[in-house]
Order: sequence, then C-alpha cells, then structure tokens
Amino acid sequence: MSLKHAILSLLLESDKTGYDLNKSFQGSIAYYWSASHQQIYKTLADMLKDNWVQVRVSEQDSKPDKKIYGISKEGKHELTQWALQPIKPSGTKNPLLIKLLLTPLVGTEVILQLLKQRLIEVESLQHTYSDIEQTHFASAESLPLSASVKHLTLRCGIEHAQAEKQWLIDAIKRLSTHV
Amino acid sequence: MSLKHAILSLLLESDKTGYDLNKSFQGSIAYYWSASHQQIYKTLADMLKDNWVQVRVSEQDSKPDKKIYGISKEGKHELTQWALQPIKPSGTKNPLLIKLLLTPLVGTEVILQLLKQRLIEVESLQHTYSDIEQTHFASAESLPLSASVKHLTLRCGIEHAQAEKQWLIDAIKRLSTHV
DNA sequence: CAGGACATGTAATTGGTTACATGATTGC
DNA sequence: GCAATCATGTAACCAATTACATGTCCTG
Repeated sequence: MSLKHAILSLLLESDKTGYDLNKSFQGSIAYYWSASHQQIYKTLADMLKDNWVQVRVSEQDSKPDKKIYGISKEGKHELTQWALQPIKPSGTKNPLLIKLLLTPLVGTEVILQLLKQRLIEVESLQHTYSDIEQTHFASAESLPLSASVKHLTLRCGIEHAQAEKQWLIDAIKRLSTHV
Repeated sequence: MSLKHAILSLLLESDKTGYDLNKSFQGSIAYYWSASHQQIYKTLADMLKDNWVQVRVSEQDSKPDKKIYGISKEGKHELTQWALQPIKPSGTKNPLLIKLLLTPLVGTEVILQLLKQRLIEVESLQHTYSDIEQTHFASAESLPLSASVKHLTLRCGIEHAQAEKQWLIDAIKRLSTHV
C-alpha cells in the first residue's frame, strides 16, 4: 500500500500529528491521494511497529494530547527504495462513465443532470486550484526544485480538470440532441 | 461496490460468462473500471445469491463447461436505482505524483525516467484509443443513442490521455532544467 | 511438446469504508 | 448553549490483491 509512502513523504518535510496529516489528505493532497482519518491513525500505528516512524507525545494544557510523528532512518530508506520502483498503473474507477452507458436504460434527462452536477463540481475545483496557484506559485520563473515539483503536481490537477470540463461540455451537448 | 453495477451493465447488452466479462475488464473497459478475474467470479457468485443474475450451464464437448450469466428482473431494477443516485467522487490514487514530490530525495534522473516511461505508456494508450475510434466510430454523424454514449466514454479516455501527455511533456521539460 | 487461449475457482492477506466512541476548547 | 475545530481511536464489514490450484484444446 502506498498510503504508507504518501504519509512518509509528508513527514519528510516536517514532523506532524495524525490530525495534521488528515488535514493534508482532505486538502490539497486530496486530488492525488485520498485517505480517511481512521486509515491514517491505523497506518501510523502500523508504521510505528515497523519502526518507519518515531513518535513523541506533547502534553498541552487545556488541549488533548498530541502525538507528533517523524520519519525514521528505516522509513527514509524504505521511502527511497519505493520511489525507485517503476510504477504500475493503478485501477481506475469511474462510475460516471458506467452510468453514462446506462442512458438508454434510465433516460437522457437523468444522466444529463448527473453530468451537469459534475460540471459544477469540476468548475469549483478549477477555482480552488487556480487560487492555490496564484497565491503559492505566482512568480513563474525558476523556483527551487522542491517548489517546482509541488507546482507540477498542481498543474497535473489543473490540466485534468480542464480536460474533464471540456469533455463534460461536449458530452452534455451531444446527449442534448437525444432528448 | 459498483463492480456489481459495472458487471450488470455489461450483462444488460447480452448474456456473458465470467471469462467474457474478464476480457472486457482487461480490454476496452479497463480505463474506467478495472477488476481481476477472481473478483469477477466472486461477485457473480454473490449476485447469484441475491438473485441479481441468473445462470445456465452450457456443457461443451471437449471444452470446459461454461456458466452463462444473464441479468434478472431484480438486477435490472437494482441497476436502474443505482444509476439514478448522485455520484460521490471516488478516491484518487496517483503514486506517480507522490514520487514526483520525492525528486529532492532520490534525484532528478530517476524521476525523469519514470515520467518518460509513463509518456511511452500514454502514447501507446492513445494509439489503442484512436484505432478503436476509427474502426468503431468512423461515421461522425448522428449515431444511435447507445453507440453515442459508448463513443463518449472513449472520448473521455482520449481527452484524459491527451491531457496527461501534455502534462508529462511539460513536467519532463521543467525537471530537465534541474539536472 | 510448449505456450497461449479457454474456463473456473479457493484462501489468505491487505486495504478501505462506515459506524461508533470520547472529550476539551473557542467563537457566535 | 451549539457548532466547529482540535485530537485520537476501535470494530465490523466490504473490496481488492496475491498466491495457489486445475484441466482442456489449439497452434506453431
């Protein structure tokens, strides 16, 4: 499972709590990796057993205790080895396309609604992305490597959102001729 | 799980064996839904228990027996109900992007190799898609609804492949300046 | 006579979702 | 006083991967 590796890559930057990690996975990381807080806490516990991470507990007055996790030597080694492996294409799951194929079964109008709903979601995603891009990557030229790769992951989201939007517009147009 | 619904949508067209279904899932369906044969046979068995599908066994001399599955009234009802539900965005998993973020850890060259490898894969995908498009959807104008939606699912794959290719080229270009 | 297509599964393990559970602090 | 944010988990269940298992026919 690469959730372990996704977490390790976040811990590489700075030590974090499970709560912090969860915020990342619900936020900007969400479009290339998703995980629930239950999964995150479980995976942290597993990695602690394997000594891929260390933990220190910070007692805070008038707040719940924090467990702050950091990557260990073994974890860093494991992460490096993983990064060197060739990627194997992971399974796609796009229920929208299955539903689209069911148009003759359920009728054009219902599917048009689903597509339009998705269009709205994609457009809102685009706004989120372009906000992030403008606030974090405004200076277009010669960023340091670490910022440059972050920008590229964002660009990946942006390009795919754009492609999906164009496709949705096309799909809606074509389906509309079959009402 | 929508694997059940993906299978039902294939059985809607015609009765099929587990083997047939597997071929579909390894072939043209693969880019919007993936499943292994183990999963398929298991899911068929589960759906048989629920009476979403029927089965008849065809004994063939000098070949293994076939179990030919067909969708039932209940299955069709279930499929229709499912199609009407709003879609919830499913979790994305893109290990390539995590690895890209690890460039400072492992070095530009290794990651450039991964990106170039992926470029080759995407280009080969594009050829596959455009072959299918030319053989099955050559006549651009006014297809019947069922063919039209099939073409649209293909177009979705084509557009995303194109977007990924452009992004990969861009990513390779930018990373190359950091060697 | 070897390797690929045909044809179907079981078992173990891992990964992921859903439901449940708790408890303090801060701002409206 | 009520909702949101902070902070961490358990348990049950469902989904998916990996390894194992079997046997025939057809083509080169």
